[in-house]
Amino acid sequence: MLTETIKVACSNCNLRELCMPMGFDKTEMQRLDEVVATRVKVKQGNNLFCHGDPFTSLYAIRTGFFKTCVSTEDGREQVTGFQMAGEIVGLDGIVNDQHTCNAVALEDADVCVMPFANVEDLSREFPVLQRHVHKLMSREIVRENSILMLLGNMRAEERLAAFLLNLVQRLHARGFSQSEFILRMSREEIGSYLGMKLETVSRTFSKFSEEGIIEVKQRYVHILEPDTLKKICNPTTC
Amino acid sequence: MLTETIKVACSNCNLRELCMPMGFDKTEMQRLDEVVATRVKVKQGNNLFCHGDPFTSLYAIRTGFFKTCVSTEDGREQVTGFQMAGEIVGLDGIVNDQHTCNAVALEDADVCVMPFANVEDLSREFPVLQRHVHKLMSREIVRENSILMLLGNMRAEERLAAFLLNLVQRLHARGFSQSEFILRMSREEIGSYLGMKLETVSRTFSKFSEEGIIEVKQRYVHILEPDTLKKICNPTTC
DNA sequence: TTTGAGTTTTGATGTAAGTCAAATGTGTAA
DNA sequence: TTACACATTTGACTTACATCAAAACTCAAA
Repeated sequence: MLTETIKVACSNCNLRELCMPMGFDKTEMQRLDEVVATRVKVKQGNNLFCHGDPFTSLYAIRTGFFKTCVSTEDGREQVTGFQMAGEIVGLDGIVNDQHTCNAVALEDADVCVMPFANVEDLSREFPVLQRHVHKLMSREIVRENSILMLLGNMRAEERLAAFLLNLVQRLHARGFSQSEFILRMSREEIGSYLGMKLETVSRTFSKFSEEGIIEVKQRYVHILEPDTLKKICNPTTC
Repeated sequence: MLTETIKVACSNCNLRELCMPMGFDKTEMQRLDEVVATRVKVKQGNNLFCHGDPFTSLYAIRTGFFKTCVSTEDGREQVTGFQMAGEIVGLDGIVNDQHTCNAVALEDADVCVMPFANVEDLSREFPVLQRHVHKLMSREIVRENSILMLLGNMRAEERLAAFLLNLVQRLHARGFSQSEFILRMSREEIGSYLGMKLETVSRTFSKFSEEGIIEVKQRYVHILEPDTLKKICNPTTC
């Protein structure tokens, strides 16, 4: 994990509106630049942090793609999320001053390190930042609620449809296509996230493909009928 | 939902150490009493808040027992948590200024209403409170991570064993027996939380009972062999 | 104390997804 | 280019849990 000096301040960063609260003037924005202490590069396959590491900072992803996962003593792994540019990881560490999950780079990544002490200090000074941090954490709680619904109540096809729609929606918000993308994770990682085996993920992809809903070739995915995917998620609504 | 004037301030409340940060002197503690605006009583079966309600406050449970649940458009319900005295509900509402789940009283309850504006104002003034709020939210994220593991990777027996151990541990922390208790929720609600059907919950209870691990009679549960339950959760560790 | 609605238990049967296994495809290092 | 490790797909078979159904239990209202 390489540390480098800051080249791009938050105030100049094109991901600003994803990571940071809006509505500051120029001088306030420059104060907020202090929240980021350093930037680090994480190579594909390496950990940004691991279960048990002391918690010091939150991390804003500038480029790259991560998974977070927890595991049991007997080695079973559960992917708890996939994070992309503009998203924040590390919130799990606050409660016990150590991380309870691993954050693994699924492609070479570039991450802004925000020492949590800085976050808290600046939050007291800027109510808008304080509110922003609270929303960030609340968003994660709500996201996990919806994954609980997925795992507790939905069938394999519904899970995968919801997953694909969520992914493409987030990519689209970052300026990418709303129909085509390259998966950054394996079938096994998707399966872990969605509570199903990799074979079932693969079969469900094939089924969607046979039905003409999507086109899949390994990790390339093209969504041909987004509305059909939405119907699969919400059987009655549509 | 009846509102009443405050009778017990946080500074005098015996749940203080569950809800509130510690280490304040008397005058600081009295300032912190301001965080609670009112108290409300919620009758069994009634909602403290519902999906879609505008978010104004967090709620600290003084007495009683709640479930929180989300639901799909086609009526499937997922219980996302059970909350007891000293625990906080409402964090889901922060991100979009409205609640995304229902909080339902499973027995008559008494709740402290903490307008979120008060929480934020006092957090800026008292770093210890600020840190406390952050930990609260982080704890919820970590809790949900462990439920994801439960739903994604564990079998019915493991889920129920983990559930019972968690429940008894929290009750014990509140001064109740570490072996006997009365369930406040139905088999169906347990099943919804654990991603299984009520019949499977009932069968698993019966199995544990036949094996002499627990004694069950309807909602009464007596844990006879806590270590066996722990083994069921962590197949290799024990 | 009877009635009836709701909850829990238990049994018989069905099925979605898991498991095991083999074939195919892909990327990389020699 | 070949060789090898790894990811993905597909098929055949198994299983844990769901579903359907009925009986037993609990509690509150009449």
